[in-house]
Amino acid sequence: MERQRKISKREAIIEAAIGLFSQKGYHNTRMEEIAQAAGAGKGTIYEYFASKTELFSEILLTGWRKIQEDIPLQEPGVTPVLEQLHRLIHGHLRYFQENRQLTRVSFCEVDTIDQELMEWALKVKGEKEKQVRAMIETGIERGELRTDIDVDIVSRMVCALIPYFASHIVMNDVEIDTHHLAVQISTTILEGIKN
Amino acid sequence: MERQRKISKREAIIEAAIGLFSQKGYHNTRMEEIAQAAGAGKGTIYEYFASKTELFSEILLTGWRKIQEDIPLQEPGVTPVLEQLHRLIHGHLRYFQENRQLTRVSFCEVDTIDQELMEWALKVKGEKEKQVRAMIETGIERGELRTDIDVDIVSRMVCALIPYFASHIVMNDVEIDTHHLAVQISTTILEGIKN
Amino acid sequence: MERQRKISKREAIIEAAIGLFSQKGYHNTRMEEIAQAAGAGKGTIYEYFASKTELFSEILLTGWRKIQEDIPLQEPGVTPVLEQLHRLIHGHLRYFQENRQLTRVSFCEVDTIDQELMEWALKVKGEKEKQVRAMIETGIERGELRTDIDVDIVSRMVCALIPYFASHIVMNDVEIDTHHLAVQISTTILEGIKN
Amino acid sequence: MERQRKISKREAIIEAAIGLFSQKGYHNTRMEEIAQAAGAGKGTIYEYFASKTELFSEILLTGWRKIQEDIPLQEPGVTPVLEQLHRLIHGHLRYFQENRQLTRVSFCEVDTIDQELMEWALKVKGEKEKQVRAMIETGIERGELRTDIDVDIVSRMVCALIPYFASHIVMNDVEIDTHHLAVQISTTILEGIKN
DNA sequence: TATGAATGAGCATTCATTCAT
DNA sequence: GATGAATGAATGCTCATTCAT
Repeated sequence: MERQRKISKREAIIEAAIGLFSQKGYHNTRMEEIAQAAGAGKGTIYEYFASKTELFSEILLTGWRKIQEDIPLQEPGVTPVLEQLHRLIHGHLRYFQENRQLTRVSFCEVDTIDQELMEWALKVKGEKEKQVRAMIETGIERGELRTDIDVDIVSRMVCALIPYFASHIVMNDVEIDTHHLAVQISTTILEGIKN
Repeated sequence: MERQRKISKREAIIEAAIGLFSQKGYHNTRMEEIAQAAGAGKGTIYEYFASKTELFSEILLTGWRKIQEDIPLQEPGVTPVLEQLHRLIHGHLRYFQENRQLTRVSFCEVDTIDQELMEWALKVKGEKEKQVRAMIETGIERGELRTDIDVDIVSRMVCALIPYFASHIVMNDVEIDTHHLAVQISTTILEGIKN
Repeated sequence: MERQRKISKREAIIEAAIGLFSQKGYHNTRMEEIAQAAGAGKGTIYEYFASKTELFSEILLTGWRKIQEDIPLQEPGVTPVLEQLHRLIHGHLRYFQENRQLTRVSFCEVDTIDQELMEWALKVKGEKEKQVRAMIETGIERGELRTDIDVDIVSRMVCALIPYFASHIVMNDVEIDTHHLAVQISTTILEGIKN
Repeated sequence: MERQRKISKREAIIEAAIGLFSQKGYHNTRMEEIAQAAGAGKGTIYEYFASKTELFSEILLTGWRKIQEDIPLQEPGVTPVLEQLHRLIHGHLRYFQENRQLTRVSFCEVDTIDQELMEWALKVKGEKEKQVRAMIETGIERGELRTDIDVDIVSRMVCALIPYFASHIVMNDVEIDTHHLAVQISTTILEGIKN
């Protein structure tokens, strides 16, 4: 067997699950379908995952970890806020565009599968917001941003835009210039649109 | 029997369904529970709704119609864009806050219940975006907004913010000053945050 | 209201029930359909019939009574057996052809609706057989028929032919010359087919 | 475990279904009862049969196939018609008597379960009639039978007698000498009953 | 007498999960 | 580890029947 072909059963199952969950949703995907798509037996899934819910959670967690790895935090000391904001937005959009299926899975249903999962999702969202808030606050401290803005609201605004545009990309299955989009968004927030 | 107490069975079922769907999600709510909560028999639901899916659709459609009625379009001729933007955002946020459960139902799961429903939701979203874009374009024509902005992206930005903050309100079950929030959001977009 | 138009509700229900039972079978016909077809309310049926089963029984009983009335017994003294046999067969076939729907209802499902009904049907069948047996026996006594025949089996043979051809008529919805058919059948039994 | 005892789950389900359908009829038999009687879980039935209807169809088809195998066609060249007729009738009666339950299932309800099934039953009946007609025609050609008989009607008469007597056997649950009965029937048809 | 809104027992079917091989 | 036959709890939906009007 060649290197590339050698995928662990576990990997295969996760891949299959992402594909099917993304396409048909959690509740419309049967464990048997996942097993088939993964070229495994139905029982094999349970060798690696305790339940359907856990398989789903595992996928979300993995996805989230990959985001953390792929989008490195800026060293806040040097980079100007505009640049930081741009990188944050661009990093996320690119990641989501490159992981369409996983993104689709993550954006839907998280709330309805499991109470625990929902709380976890809220926590993740909260952390992102904290990260952005820190960025904004630094900007204010360094005099790059106005002092009269509502930090809380502005941070959330930034956080609102990323999933919305990401959702647009993956749901309508379009391919866009994420760099350009990120520039437009960050500039607009910074500069406003008033004449 | 008093006037107010006299609720049609159909109303009662819808109310019960909204409450349960909102609390436990579509898939975790059994028809029997809805019937019980509505003080009706299981079969009675099927007197009014052909299926669980249709009951869900009916709820979403009703909610959407109410939004259309509650948030009147501005007469674009007179009102300045800042004011229009504020009214749009405020109207939605207030509606969502006042219809928490319905909102919660509408924001989750729409995508996973039914293909048809999903397409309908995308259409509704598209219409909202069109409405906002028209508003922005008018602002540019009237010289209230800069001419170098990307109308498409800016409109979407506005559309992104409303559900995000609405979602925050209903998911965390907090009570906020929607007027203040709307002012902050619209001002920020208009003015930017750059010093 | 004209005479002919004035049909009692009860009649209307029975007519509707015969039509639907005949077309779709007992189990596939809903009480509501019958009510609609009869131009009555669902509850009205229960004014006249205690249950679906009883409505069905009533129909069968009525049909059976009509057969008894329509096909008068022969005065055994005079008529030759060939003639008697012919009249019996012809009478039944004509009746069944003229009451296609009722016949269709009677021939199917009687067995599966109700234990009681099934036993009743067996009794009716037994009576017919007895009647035919008496006819055959008279024929033997009068020297019209051979003495070495098995009266029991021959009677049953006659009884077998009537419903089979009747069933053919109503199931395939064809119109046939019942007189000719009856002649053929009775002659064949009498004469045999051997060269 | 002994050989004989080792019955596949599928066999067990079919056996159980035949027994129950035969006893209580299709509509009065619940899938759960079949499962219990087969010593299987409710879901197991669906491993082998897509639906209740299909389980029923499968049973009928199997029964029909077994008849075809058990009652070999005569080589028309040699055997005299009387013998052929006798063998045909006897073969069927014996088969039906030996498969009482299956016969009971086959004779009732076929018409009311399913449109498709009903058409199939009509087709099967038609084929039998064709087979008998060929037999009669051969008899005429060979000079064994009279030339003035109505082939069509005579064939149908033969076909009418088999299920009638079979039905008598299985419905009243009696044990008879099928050989004797077949002799009587075929002789009667051949010879007639006239003195 | 006539009605039809309301009911709930009853049932076919699904699918996550188990476990013997 | 890997498998898939077997399972049965869970649930959407039907429809005969009731009863207040």
